[in-house]
Amino acid sequence: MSANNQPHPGATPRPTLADVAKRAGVSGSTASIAFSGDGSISAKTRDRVLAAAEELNYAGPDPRARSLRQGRSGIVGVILEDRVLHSFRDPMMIAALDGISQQLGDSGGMLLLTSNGEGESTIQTAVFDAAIFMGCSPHLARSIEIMRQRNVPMVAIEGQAFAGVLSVALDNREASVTLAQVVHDLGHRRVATITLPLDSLRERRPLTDELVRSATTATTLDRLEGAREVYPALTGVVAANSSTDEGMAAALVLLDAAPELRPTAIIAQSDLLAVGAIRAAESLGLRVPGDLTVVGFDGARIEGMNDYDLTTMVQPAMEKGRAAGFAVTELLAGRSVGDVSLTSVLHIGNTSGPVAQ
Amino acid sequence: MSANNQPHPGATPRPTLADVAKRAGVSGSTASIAFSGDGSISAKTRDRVLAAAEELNYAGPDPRARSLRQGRSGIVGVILEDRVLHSFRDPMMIAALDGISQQLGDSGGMLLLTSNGEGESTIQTAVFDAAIFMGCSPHLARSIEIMRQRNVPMVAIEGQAFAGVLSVALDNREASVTLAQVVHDLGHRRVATITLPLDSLRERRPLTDELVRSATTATTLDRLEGAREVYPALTGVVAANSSTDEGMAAALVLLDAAPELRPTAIIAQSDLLAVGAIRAAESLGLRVPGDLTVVGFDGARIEGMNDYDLTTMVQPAMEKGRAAGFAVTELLAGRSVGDVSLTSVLHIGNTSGPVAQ
DNA sequence: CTGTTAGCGCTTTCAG
DNA sequence: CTGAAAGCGCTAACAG
Repeated sequence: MSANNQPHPGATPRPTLADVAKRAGVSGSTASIAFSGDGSISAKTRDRVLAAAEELNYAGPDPRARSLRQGRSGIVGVILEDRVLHSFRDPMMIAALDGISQQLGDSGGMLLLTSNGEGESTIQTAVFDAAIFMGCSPHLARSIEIMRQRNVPMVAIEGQAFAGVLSVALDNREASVTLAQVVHDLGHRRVATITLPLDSLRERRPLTDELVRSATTATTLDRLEGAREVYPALTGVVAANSSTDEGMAAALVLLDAAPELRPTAIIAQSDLLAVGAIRAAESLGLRVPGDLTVVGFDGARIEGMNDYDLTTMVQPAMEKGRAAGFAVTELLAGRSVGDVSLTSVLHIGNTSGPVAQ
Repeated sequence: MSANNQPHPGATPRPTLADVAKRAGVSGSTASIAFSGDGSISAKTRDRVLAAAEELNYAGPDPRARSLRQGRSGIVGVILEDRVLHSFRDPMMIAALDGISQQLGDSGGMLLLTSNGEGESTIQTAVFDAAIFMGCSPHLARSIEIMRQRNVPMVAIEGQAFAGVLSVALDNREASVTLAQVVHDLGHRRVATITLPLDSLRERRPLTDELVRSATTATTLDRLEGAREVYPALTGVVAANSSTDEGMAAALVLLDAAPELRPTAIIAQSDLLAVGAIRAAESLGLRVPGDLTVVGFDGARIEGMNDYDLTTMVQPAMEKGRAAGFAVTELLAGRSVGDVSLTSVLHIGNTSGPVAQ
């Protein structure tokens, strides 16, 4: 017999449904129905069962046993590729998580799992019925393979396309073309970009072709490719993360040049980075948009922008989460769902203007 | 026999460990050891088992079955009293969540559960081994009772004291006394406060004794009581949530008075609220701290404060999470842990100054 | 409306 | 080092 089947050592043995049934003088199945409510039962019998439960201090059916028996746990795994803190500092990520949680409602919880992309991860041993990847990279191929074998429905938000993983995508490429075109139409020709990280290394570096070739983050690449459709030779700096501090540091590098060589516009891949770039410009005595045009991406409403209204592409971040949550629910119900593609909207603010003569 | 024990309808039947064992020509227990690694097994046998698994496309032991058998799932439930979005917008909450996740490491995931405080919640049916409450109110009494019956270790971060729930507390009261004393020492006598919500209603209202009596949020009360130790008659506005928008709206109400009646200082219960109050002052043409002293609470580093450096109590937010994560780990290991009490540190910035003559 | 029966898939003694 | 047996606690047929 098992010596210790308690959640932690030192616990006293808990009564089981069978104990309750015995005490109430009914069968196990009847007792089960008294708790679950599906199946018919007379009010009197149910009350008797519940009373017996009360007397024994029975806490209700054990979720673990129930989940084995039913084959479902009600848990949706949400796989983040980064430390929780970084993910949580990204407003788009938060909005998406909220969207997921709205859609799942009270019918289940979100199990947050992080993946460092290395070795055996909890992803392979954790209890959940479906998975949502947020910005997943090729590192996860092994985990995805395992979930596929387990028939766990998977949805990826803005990730690499994987076979068998439903995709909730954003028009990163097209939106970036639109935005770059706006900059181009304003006459800017010396333009630089600040991109999101290209891989899991997370350090600030000049943007090189080599880095691009070894990149693992789809969103970054898509946005870059879009901008390069308008500015084929576009170069700049890869940020270590999406924050104003990084944006500022990166922009300081880009703006450290003689006026006639300095970029007249910066295309930042996120609004946080863009705000940092504006700060950098201010600190150098440059005016936005007079001396420097700055555009972002996301449509995050950032505190403390004062009179700046960022020119950016507004992405439906919460909608991404809702779509993923909905898809997962449908897949779990055995219904089929198609890939989702979401569209960003151009917002012209006051941080972009014609190139100075 | 059970008709459908798949995570979702339409799934094909998965091989089980027993199938793998049979194919490898070993017993179930041996196959189990091949995967779990505990127990001794010859390399040759293990390879044979793994090969058989490969051939059958076996994904590894089913987490649900394993969790029933072992009595543990590796999941820690994190119970938020609010919508995920609201929780995630609170920088202190995010820091605490990150602290938890750091401490848990890869050994398990965080299952985020929200409670509206009503009826049967997922909390009672979800699979997890231990629970961490973040800012829990009396609403959760029933769920707590059930977890107690299940012998689920519980830790509350800044919540009401519940029997059997380990407490990770902050010195909200004492810290508030300190801060109020600073304001008092600067000579301020007409002082108002902007508090965090007092209950789950979440609407902006004047602070009344009646509201205080029916309050359910411990943190808010503690901070208020601390301030009232210095300003016994302190009154003001209850914010609907902790955000700069709310802080601004609340402050506009407080500052809408003739100069000789208007408060000369505002004690905000969070930094976000304080920043909002500063914005309100600016919008009314009042200078901070010349015309109005504003103090906050938290030590959140808020973007866009420009030259303001908020006078506040800096709380160890990430540490709260780490302490809770550590406690939970210890409790699950059967070791005993005591309550934790954390201390905030006064930070004098430039938003507080002597009362105008 | 209630009881009987048969496992869910796994791990863990305990013998060999 | 390996195998046999015994459940973890519950729920879903199915029969009465």
